[in-house]
Amino acid sequence: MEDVSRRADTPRTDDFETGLGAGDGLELRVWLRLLTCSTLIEHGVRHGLHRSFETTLPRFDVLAQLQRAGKPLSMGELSRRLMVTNGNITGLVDRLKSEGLVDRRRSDGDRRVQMVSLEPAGAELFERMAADNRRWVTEMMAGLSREEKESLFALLGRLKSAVLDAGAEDGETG
Amino acid sequence: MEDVSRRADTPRTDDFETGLGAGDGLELRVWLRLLTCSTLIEHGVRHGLHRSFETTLPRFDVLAQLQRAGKPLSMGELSRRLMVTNGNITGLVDRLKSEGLVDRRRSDGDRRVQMVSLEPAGAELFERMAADNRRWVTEMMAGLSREEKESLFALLGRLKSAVLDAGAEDGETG
DNA sequence: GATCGTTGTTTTAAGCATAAAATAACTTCA
DNA sequence: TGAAGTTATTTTATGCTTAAAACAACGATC
Repeated sequence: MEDVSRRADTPRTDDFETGLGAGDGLELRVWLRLLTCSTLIEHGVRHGLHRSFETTLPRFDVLAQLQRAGKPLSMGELSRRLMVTNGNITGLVDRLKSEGLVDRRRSDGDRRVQMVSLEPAGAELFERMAADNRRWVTEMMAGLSREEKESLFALLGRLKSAVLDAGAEDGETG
Repeated sequence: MEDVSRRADTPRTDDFETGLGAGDGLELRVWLRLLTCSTLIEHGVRHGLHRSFETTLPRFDVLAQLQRAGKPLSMGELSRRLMVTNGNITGLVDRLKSEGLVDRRRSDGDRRVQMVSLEPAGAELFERMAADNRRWVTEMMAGLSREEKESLFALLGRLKSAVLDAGAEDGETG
């Protein structure tokens, strides 16, 4: 009854390098492969969160940010850290608050600001989710050697810097 | 008037490695950095598609798959290639059809199947979008050397295989 | 040639996400 | 002090996404 192979709606994760052929630009090929990897891992994590905790990745991400910060964060700070638009955070925090996992209150100093903090129930739930999450991700990367993972980590750091630098040029002329 | 720095809703893209500290597992750190890179590039592409073509990334992806395939694809085939659920494709193709970019018709052989094909307008639009897309991605990766990009491409290939292998074990016991 | 299991697609309900406009509170500065 | 500009958040409209259930057509087997 829980047989995954029978669920017609689960997207198949075959070896499609979607969108273009071998003659295309190296950058595009890197990007598509990066996206494929990201999507595959994200599916794994989302699946696990759904099955084991009846929750979603965005909710988990909010709790993770609050736990990592170790202090209350404003709505805007959450939106920056999660790299999603502002309006998005409103609904997300609404739902988490209604589940008793976070609290939200106006800042004393600046009455525009809403500070979001982890409730004990949220912190406890997060610890359990984080442990499973780590296990899932570790299993998905089990086929890579330590050296490969370290190289990948370093190269992704380079890529991140490159993209941020490129964006700084034309975008934020500040 | 088009000043990006003034638009309050654009998510900031600062250097957050969201979610955990240096003492954490290497796999988790790889995953978070991978997700950051993927999100950053995706934002760039989505922004460009929105500004230059008033369209979205999922629509672009559908056209890309059809163009690459060089032949009509069924709804299910599209959902597998885009790695999204089946129901998703229905609305996406609805919208593309209403814009005159694709056509959809029942397969002759199997009356359950809907075949989606590129209309001339869709093919023409796609060519223009693809050219810009390549330029954006290339610019975002301009800070990386050819060797770095090639290494990254190779390591991402290894990662993809690893994740697919790991998924094949517990998931599809077929 | 009816029934059973399978496969392809759509529908449903809920949630996530964006961009843009609207609110509201803050700051500055004349 | 009060008008102008900035910043933080919410609202609005629309679109994307999922999981699960529903529907419809196929294939095989008896």
